[in-house]
Amino acid sequence: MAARGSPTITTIAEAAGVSIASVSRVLNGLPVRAETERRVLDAAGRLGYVPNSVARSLRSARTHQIAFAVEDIGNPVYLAMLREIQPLLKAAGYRLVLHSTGADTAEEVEVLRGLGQRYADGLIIVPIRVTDEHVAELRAVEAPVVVIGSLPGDGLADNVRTDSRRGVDMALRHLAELGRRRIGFINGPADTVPGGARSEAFRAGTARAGLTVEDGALHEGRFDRETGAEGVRRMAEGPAPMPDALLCANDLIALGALDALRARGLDVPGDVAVVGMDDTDLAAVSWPPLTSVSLGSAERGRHAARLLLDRLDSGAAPSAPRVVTVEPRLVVRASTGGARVVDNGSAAG
Amino acid sequence: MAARGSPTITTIAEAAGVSIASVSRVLNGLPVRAETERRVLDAAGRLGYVPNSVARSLRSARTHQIAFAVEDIGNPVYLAMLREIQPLLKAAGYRLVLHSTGADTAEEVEVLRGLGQRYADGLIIVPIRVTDEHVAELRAVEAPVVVIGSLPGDGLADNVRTDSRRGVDMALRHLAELGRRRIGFINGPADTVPGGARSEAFRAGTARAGLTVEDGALHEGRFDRETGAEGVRRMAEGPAPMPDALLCANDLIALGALDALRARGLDVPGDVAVVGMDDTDLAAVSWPPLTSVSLGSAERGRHAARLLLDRLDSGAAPSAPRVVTVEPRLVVRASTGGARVVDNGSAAG
DNA sequence: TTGTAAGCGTTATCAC
DNA sequence: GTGATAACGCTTACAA
Repeated sequence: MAARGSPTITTIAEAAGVSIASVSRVLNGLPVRAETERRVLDAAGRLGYVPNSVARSLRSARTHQIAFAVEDIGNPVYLAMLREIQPLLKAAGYRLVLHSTGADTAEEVEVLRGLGQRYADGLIIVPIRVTDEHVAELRAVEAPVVVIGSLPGDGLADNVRTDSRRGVDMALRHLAELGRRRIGFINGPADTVPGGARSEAFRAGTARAGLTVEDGALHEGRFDRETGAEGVRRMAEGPAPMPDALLCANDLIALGALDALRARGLDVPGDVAVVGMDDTDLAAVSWPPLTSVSLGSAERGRHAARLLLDRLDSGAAPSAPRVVTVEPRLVVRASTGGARVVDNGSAAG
Repeated sequence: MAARGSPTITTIAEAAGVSIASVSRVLNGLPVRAETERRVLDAAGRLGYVPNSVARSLRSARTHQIAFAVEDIGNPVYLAMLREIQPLLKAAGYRLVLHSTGADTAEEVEVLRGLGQRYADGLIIVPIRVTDEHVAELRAVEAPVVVIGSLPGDGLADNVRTDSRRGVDMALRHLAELGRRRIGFINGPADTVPGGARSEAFRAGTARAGLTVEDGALHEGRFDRETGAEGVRRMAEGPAPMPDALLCANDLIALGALDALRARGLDVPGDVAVVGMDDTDLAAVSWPPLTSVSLGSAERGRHAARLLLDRLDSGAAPSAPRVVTVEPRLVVRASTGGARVVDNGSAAG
């Protein structure tokens, strides 16, 4: 009869009539006598031995797990990152531990702190806000961390960012070229990292391009569809004339705006041109297909995974934190009536 | 100066001038003298002690991790499940380890086998196929497993399923009621669990409803958009008349079909009514909005998480495997021109 | 080549 | 109430 519970190297050793050290050697491909190897493999096979990864981890101080933390895995942007990250980690022999923290900043900090429990060898995190607490934890944490999104100051951690200001500029330039002059902006929370950057870029970019922004043409909410619909309602019902173009801080907001515009009988892009951001899968599916500023989510995910794996492999050589920047691209679709498919910003002014 | 590496209970014990047993007691809320508690907490706080979860796991044989395995986390159906499962696990104190196995059946079996390494306390898996190997592993595995999707025979594992045959029937009945008679069907791989069930249900359902299925009105591919577009192309270019209604085995296929129909100048639902399956977020976003058979993905995820947590909590009382069945619902949108929003099948025949 | 034994960081069982 | 100590399953000196 098999012993209670799963077999361990001790069980195998007894069954094979050798010591646990020999079992371990065979299992790890170290040199042993052929006869020993045969007996161990035989016993292991017969008893269905599987090494215990927890014990291995305790010994080696390596869990072969990497954590990935985002605000909401339902958001297509984060999903796009995950889809790139997951296969890269798997190929490198790591499992992926997924954290979906929710809007609460404290939970993000908690994830950072939780790394101290050593359940993972490293972390890729996309913080929605970066508070002093984030910074403090980032300094304290021992395991390698890659942050996706802008980080204050340098040298805090490996960092993958995108130039969302430039992305906003590309969108505004595109709209201006189409002859649009009265631009509206629907944003997510301005006190978040992406919300703040987009808000600031919108202000600067419209001024620079000589575009008009009416008082009522700014709306701030969350990064979801309801906010897009609500923003359009407010603008349509306000005293100012309806904008002839709408920049939305992400694709979800833009989809909500499209719905609300359709509900009011406004034509897109005839009456109002609409631009989203992130260029998620939804942009191609929506009607009309959505012009969107790609911030390279997939690419950022890929870079993040590479940076982290690199650090884990390179024998903890503690080199200086690295920063990778991904260029935004404008993907033009029917919601602005444009014909070009891609503007990578390299065309002459 | 702090010692090298993170502090352990040994470090704390030395700093506090007590034994490691006392440190452990304080940390676990066991009765100790007030003075001892103070000294330990003080030292722990000062040195930034964080318990090592790996060591804890080795001792307790509990990892507080649960694995979730699907074919492709990019598929909105699996994402919908994940979005329900993740918060439930988190609330119960478990981390989520995500596996995206890809189309390869062997990888699914590998995940099952990998559980033997004890890196997780349980597993929720959505197999795309169920081979003899799956069955064998399911029998052998010691940790609790919940399978989402139909399972051959009973008692193999806790199981959450849906009656996709009934779902197909509801869609066919809907189309028949709308006066459609020539029905086309675009399926994913028929040798998969969902593909097989849908194929069989389509055959039976059309016969029962007296609907016509032309030879060229069946297309089999993958569960993706390209397959939907390809299916429409084939049907349009074949000798048989174009179907006046199309059942697609999932929403992605349906979206591809919509694209291809539009490209050929065919009106939906005027010329061809289209029904998808899974009722993912995409169905509401597409144009026209897509009528779809909801198979309760979110609900299935929730049930699966509950079943598993239940088993983990109930002190390993090895009760008989349980089966939960989720009822399909037809969600009618513009792609079939219908007006009803939901048909839960309870209406009189 | 092989076995003995120490140690990874905990928890829990003993005596005291 | 507290401290020494064994044990969880594994890898790896060190001896033989």
